[in-house]
Amino acid sequence: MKPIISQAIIGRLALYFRLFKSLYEDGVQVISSEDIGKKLDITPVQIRKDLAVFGQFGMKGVGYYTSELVSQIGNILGLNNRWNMAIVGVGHLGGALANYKNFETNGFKLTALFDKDTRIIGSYVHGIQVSDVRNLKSIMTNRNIQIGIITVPAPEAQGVANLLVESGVKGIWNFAPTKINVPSEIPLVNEDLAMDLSTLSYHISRE
Amino acid sequence: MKPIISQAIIGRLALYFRLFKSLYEDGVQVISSEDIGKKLDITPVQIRKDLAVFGQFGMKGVGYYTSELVSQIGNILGLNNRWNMAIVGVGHLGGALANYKNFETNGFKLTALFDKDTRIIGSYVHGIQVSDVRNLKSIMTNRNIQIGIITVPAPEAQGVANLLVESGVKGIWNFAPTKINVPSEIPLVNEDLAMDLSTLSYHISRE
DNA sequence: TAGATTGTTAATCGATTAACAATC
DNA sequence: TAGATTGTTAATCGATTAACAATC
Repeated sequence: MKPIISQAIIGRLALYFRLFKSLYEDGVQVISSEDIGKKLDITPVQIRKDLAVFGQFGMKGVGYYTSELVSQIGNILGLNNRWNMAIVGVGHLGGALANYKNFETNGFKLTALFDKDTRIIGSYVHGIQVSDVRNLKSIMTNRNIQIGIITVPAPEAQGVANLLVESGVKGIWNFAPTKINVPSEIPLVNEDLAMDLSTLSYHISRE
Repeated sequence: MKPIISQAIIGRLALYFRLFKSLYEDGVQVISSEDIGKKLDITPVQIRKDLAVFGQFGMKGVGYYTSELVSQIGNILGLNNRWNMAIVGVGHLGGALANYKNFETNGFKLTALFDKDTRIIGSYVHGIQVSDVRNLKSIMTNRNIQIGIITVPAPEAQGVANLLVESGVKGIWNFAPTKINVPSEIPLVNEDLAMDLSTLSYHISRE
């Protein structure tokens, strides 16, 4: 019996993990669902239910041990692995992500950068040399890269996705503002900044 | 009777709008919910239901006129307004967003940049001079800025949010990986890249 | 033991889907 | 008119919340 875990739960699990890790690092050893809820604006029942999906991590009458949570939830989210990532499209956004320190702290290691612009190829960003996208497949394999990040313009996104899939990528993080199709066994997470900004615009207009 | 529109509907509405706009610009005059669905991977019923929440935009037996949709949905989302935006925190991510062209095409105009680092203050990014965050309130008012974008490190995010609220900001787009509290009448959209990357990690680990 | 807090079963709520009448 | 497609009411599905037993 393998229950299908909703996207909503997984998103919250990532929030829990970040909190647990910071609590653990601050020396907090135990925390109740009540207190987690206060910090994250999530109801305690929701938190207990979410955590109970994956096991019995708590102690009745006591709460949750942060050390236990960090290791267990970290395992569930795969954050105790080390993932190698490549960014395809070293424009402003790609370049920014390349320099974004936060990823490294969670086991995500940027290992390659690709572009098709000969003016960019060969230059260094965040200590990594930009490669020609035509060499993507061999480099992805050689460097054992599991995650591909798409930061090319929308019209080129599907082509890049196809290339990544051919290279055996394990997962894709897409920043291009367009729908891309990949085989169902390849996880795909879309980061649609324009869409999110539009929802903000909607709410402001309603005030 | 003012129905509460779910976040899910608004997000899809933004996706519809982007499609309708591009169809309209390509000279497509009419489209059915069936065809919209194929392009966006959303069921036709869902699309009709979403659109019907805001009015009767379609023609039975015919479909939807793209020109009608662009103007109507654009109005609903507030994308026919012009919004002035400010970025607080001109690090890698803030700098990248400052250079991100996509926003400008939808009426979002970057009008100010703020930082607290004296080495950055005074420099130009995307043609805009970086101001001292201490002058935030007066500049926000003078330049009539409605949207504040937070791209400072997590520990500073709440302070920046408070500053923005005091300055009379109409909406906040938060990229700091932390929960921030603002008065309920100020719309807040969170962009949590680390969380989304964790969900990708989860799915890859499961394969 | 009494108090606190988890984990789970049942109830509710909200969102999606199915069915179909309306009508271009 | 017949075919196509919308808009809406009813049914289903899934996620959240409430209630409470279990137990540290």
